[in-house]
Amino acid sequence: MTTYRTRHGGTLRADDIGTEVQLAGWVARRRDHGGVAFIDLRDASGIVQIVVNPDESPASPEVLRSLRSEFCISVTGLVRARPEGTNNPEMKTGEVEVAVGKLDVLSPADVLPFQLDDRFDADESRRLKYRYLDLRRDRMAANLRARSAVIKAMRHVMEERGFLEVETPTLVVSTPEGARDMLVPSRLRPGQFYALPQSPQLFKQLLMVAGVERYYQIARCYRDEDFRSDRQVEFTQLDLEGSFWDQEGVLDTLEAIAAGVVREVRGIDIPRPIPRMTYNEAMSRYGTDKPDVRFGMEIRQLDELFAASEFRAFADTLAEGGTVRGLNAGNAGLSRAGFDKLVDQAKALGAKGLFWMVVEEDGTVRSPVAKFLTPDELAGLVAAMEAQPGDALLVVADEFHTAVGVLGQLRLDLGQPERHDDLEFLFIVDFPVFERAADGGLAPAHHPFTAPVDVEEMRNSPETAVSKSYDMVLNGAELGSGSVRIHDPETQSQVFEILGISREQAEVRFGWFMEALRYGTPPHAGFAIGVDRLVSILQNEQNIREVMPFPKTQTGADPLTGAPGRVEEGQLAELGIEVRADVKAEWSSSQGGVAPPESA
RNA sequence: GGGGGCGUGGUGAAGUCUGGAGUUCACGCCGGCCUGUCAAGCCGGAGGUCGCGGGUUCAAAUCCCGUCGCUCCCGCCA
Repeated sequence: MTTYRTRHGGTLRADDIGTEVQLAGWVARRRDHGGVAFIDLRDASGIVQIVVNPDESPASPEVLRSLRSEFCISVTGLVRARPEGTNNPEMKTGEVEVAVGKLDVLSPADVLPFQLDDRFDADESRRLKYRYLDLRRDRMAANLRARSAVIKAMRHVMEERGFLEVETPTLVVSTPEGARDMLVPSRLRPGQFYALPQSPQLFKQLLMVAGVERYYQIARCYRDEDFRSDRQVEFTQLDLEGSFWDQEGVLDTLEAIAAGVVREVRGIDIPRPIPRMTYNEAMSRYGTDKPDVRFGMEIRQLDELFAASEFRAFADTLAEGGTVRGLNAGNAGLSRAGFDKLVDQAKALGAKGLFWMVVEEDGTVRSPVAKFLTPDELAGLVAAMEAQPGDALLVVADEFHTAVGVLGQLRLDLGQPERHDDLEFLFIVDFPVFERAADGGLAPAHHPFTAPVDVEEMRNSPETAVSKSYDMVLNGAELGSGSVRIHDPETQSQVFEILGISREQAEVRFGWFMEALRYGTPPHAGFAIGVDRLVSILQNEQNIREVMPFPKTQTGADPLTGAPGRVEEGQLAELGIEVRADVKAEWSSSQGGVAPPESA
């Protein structure tokens, strides 16, 4: 057996002085003084300085001179204290160095396509094309380690609480609900398709029927929708489900997970219990169901203040059942043009308009609409908004969801901290069962297997009925959601009915699942946490690609491997699939993926 | 499907608004000097058809049109 090393260089400390060690790693930096030369040797544990001194080292000057960035080398030498005054307190290994006796090049490296330097980023598609180099950078290596630490902490809590890790299939049946499915053609059944799972939802519920009682899985999920900085087609969730517990049981477990993960990655304890807020309260105070509570700037309700107002914009809105809401943007230092921009933005977000006011030093209010409001109304507004001189007030009169939604967005634009080490976990509870879809019909707020708090309420007033569902929010990002599930077939049928899915349709799509519910299904509930989002927030990364080892670009491509690519005609024929002529025509003019090599 | 931003030696940027010689800065690369540096330093050098195509112009990195790629956002994400 070949021994490449006896120690990891990054772990060497003053205690190790006097030991002979063998190290292996990469040349992170070389400082050649003509005589003595220093090499920063990097391995997975960190960096240690090695010294090549011609007076004491048999290492060949030719070998030394040939060394370039990122050569993979092995060295043998003595750990010793650095000479007086040359310690480097910036480095964990800064008190020691390794005096090289023997130095071997295990593997040379070409000149790099970009510099592995955390001070600035290369173009991202270049980084992705050479991801194996990008991942050598401290920042990326730290992200990989953090990701591993997060999953380790999750597993620890799950195992401690008696959860059983079960793998569910990744080739499943397509259900035309929710997001687009990623499809996989079947060779044995030409013309038919598997789907990659959007989540293990129905399988984990079947595991409850199967008597597993406590299930978890680090599950890869797929949703074929457009990319965002926090969304990839392929992503990872901690998926969990349990029987004979309720919302409290789930939230208690989630809190333990959050605490365990933060402890493992950040080394700190989060405040417990994690605060809770109802969906309605979140919408009213922050205009979103995933509020960032690291800062205030809450939305205020001004209906009573303007109940008798003669200002048409307010009076008409209130008469139509709308609402007047205000936001104190603080001393934003906005110019007239700046306010005009906010007005345009509010309109783009769907509001009929946006009224702005600035509180002057003497307490009076400067605003294009000040003349339409009475002195009492203006004074009341300043009081209600707790405004100080210099503060900018933004007011929207509109239908509830529009009013709070627009102000909620402006709140984020004007107040959101850019980088912030604080971690503000929050549970949002009491989501509605349904919400209005774009087409005017009702859609499940979570998914159609979520239990309503009250079946009668759901039937009588589906628009306002509350469900037993909950989200976990961290710093304004939705980390995941879950619910108590429906465990009796009758309630499940009623939900489908309200959603406009007939018994026949439900039977075709979910009959296999509905049937399972008829065999003594225990009450059960669960959750799924987005691992990528959690890690990116913990690591202060703005984009989940930074915490995924091999992510795709926004157009779904992998610059490294060339995926997605075309396949040979023969492969398609076996699958009973043909690429349309108009699509083939596009191949010559643009992307069209990587073509397969010509087969003989 | 829609809106915004970006594309300049190997890398990152400035130059583009207001057209006038491929100009500049930092890093890297190559060569030389240098025995205590740690983003080593000093000296010298090479390297770019300004993403691609078309147009306007005496003249285009710069203005116009198209196209490709990357990115952020809206839609979408049960």
